[in-house]
Amino acid sequence: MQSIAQIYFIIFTNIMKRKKRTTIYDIAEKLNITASSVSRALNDSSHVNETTKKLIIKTAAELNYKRNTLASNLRKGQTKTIGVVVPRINQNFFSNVIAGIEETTYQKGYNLIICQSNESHEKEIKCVNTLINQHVDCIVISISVDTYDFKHLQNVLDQGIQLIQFDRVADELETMKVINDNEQASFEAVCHLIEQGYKKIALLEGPQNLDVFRQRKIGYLNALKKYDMPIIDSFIIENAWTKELGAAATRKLLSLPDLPDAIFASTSDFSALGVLEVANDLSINVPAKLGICGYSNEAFTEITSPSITTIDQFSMYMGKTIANLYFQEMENNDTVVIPKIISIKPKLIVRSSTSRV
Amino acid sequence: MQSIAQIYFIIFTNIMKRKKRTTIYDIAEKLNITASSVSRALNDSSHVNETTKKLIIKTAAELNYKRNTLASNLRKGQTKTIGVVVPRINQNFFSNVIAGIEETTYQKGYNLIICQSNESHEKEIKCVNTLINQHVDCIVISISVDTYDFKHLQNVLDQGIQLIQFDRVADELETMKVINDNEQASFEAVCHLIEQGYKKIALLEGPQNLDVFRQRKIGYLNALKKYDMPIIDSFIIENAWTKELGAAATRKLLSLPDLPDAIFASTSDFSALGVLEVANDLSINVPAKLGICGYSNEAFTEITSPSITTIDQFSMYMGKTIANLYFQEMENNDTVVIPKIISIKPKLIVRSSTSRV
DNA sequence: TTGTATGCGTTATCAC
DNA sequence: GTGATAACGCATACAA
Repeated sequence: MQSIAQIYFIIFTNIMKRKKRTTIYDIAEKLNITASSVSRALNDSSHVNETTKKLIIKTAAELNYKRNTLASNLRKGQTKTIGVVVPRINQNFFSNVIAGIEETTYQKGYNLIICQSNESHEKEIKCVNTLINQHVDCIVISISVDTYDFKHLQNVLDQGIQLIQFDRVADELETMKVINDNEQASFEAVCHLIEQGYKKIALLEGPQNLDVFRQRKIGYLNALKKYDMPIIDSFIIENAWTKELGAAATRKLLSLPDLPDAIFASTSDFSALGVLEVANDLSINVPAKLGICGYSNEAFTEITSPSITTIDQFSMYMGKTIANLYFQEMENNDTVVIPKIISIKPKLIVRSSTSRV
Repeated sequence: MQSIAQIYFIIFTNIMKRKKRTTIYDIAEKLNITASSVSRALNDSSHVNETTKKLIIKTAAELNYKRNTLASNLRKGQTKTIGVVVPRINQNFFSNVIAGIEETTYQKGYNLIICQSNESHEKEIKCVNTLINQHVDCIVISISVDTYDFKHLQNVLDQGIQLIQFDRVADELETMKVINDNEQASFEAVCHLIEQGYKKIALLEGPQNLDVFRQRKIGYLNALKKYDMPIIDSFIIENAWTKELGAAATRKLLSLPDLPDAIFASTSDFSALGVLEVANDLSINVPAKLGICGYSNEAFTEITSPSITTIDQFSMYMGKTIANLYFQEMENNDTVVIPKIISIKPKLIVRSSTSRV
């Protein structure tokens, strides 16, 4: 990388000492009162004289006092912190979900600790353990493609920490879940293709160990069934979930003796983009000769030529829903917890790549 | 939103009790030793019998012990946590920088607390204060467009917390900085346009209170100067930093008596996209009649028609650089700190939208 | 309304 | 090598 990004250093000096922070004791000492009073005042307790309260707050500001959340949390046994584990922070869908979570939790004074599993089971376990150690009040997770057992998640529950799964979830775990109705969305997408007159619809499917991709396949199959269309095995391509794999799959499909006239890239819009690029390369008219439908409503689907039909997952909204689910759960907080599943119905966005009629 | 995303609930019940977590005392009690020995063993101290150490670690696992990081950090006065404040988590550039930071810090066993300022000065202050309260070891920040004073950042330094600014930085603060050489990149972009034969180059500029945008403007002006080209005021459009504003600016420019033949959207690729869409709408040939150059190398710039010339900022790499800067700083950790500035040179990526020759 | 005393869970510093 | 003890900074039950 050094060679790509040229780096140069400008060095100047500055003296900085590790200051000892002011504590409530410092404030107490200065005002000749006890730390408990200071603590009470700073927590806006009603059991403290209004005048001294104001004085305390004033002095705290003067001394540049900052509460030590560590100590406070340790004492209270609650951190007001939510841990989030996603496969990749910088994937549009996930960063939007995070933004949604952040927006809601921020208003309630909660913090977020964010980890990425990099689609690795091992790292996911480490992330989860770190969050447990950090005493987060809740862990929000979308499991990695590589995750095949869920001991680490069971562990979260065992520790008495709230657990919310979203998007990619482990069905067998009885936790709160916020998911997309992938099956229905997929079903509608394929129905749309059929209604546009496409007769031979291929499917690019994702890793089938993830339920989201299994559901999308089911939706596809159901749609074919509804319209009495045959299931052609050679039209179903496995693990085509990147742009490159989508492109490769497309070349394969277009070299079949019996060509498909539409491709549903159920894995992602990136995959759909791969399809489109191959089609454009081969001068295959989209949507006339080939219909293309993606998944996720990535920003770019709107601006390709032709624009790509896709499915919006309301990612931001999903994040807000997750946060609200947690807070709602907290409100009726007994020793008994009632897990809930919220399914958000994605929306088919019809664009040029499938508009023949 | 409720009407957009259809929601339904599936409810089932489950009993979950707030478990008391096992502590080192529980382990000590079980093994008839003291907590100090347990602590030592768990921290892999050499001053503990190898046999009992193994036994302790084994029982810890059996009892499903998880270290309470809060207590540990409180005692140690160090959290191994880095706070990150960005204007928007779900903006490509920032989420990539975060991913880069995460990758490096993770390897060192550090955690990240991520906040977004939503481009608001007020929220930025709150974020920074929260991070101070959390006793993070370092704060990494890219300031919001709305931030006009830097007391909150000075405060960070006053608390003895490391501060690293990146991308959008407050120059006057003597902190570590990781920045892009915006001026140079901008200069090269405009030189490229000129070398492609464009004679009348307009500039879409960003909010001038942010140094990044000021520098990009300077680069633009320097390039014109180098080639003895006149500076035409009406060719410089303020605050055109979204797709919509870029489009509006373009319509304005294209209605001038004297038209520009190239537009440098120095603010962002989104702005450049706005330009392109207007050009396409008006059937203006790009690059023949109008050259377009954006900034940031967003993924979509590659797939528009024509593809958009832009500038890559090495965002991931920037994140890694930030993290490394911190660790390097920590290594020669005296009471004296030597702030450093690292400038990463962005790279011009020439694509179809400016390739006339 | 205020002060006293204690504990949250861990680690560091002493002794032994 | 191990144990006792204090301390990190704060919040709260209880006493006054």
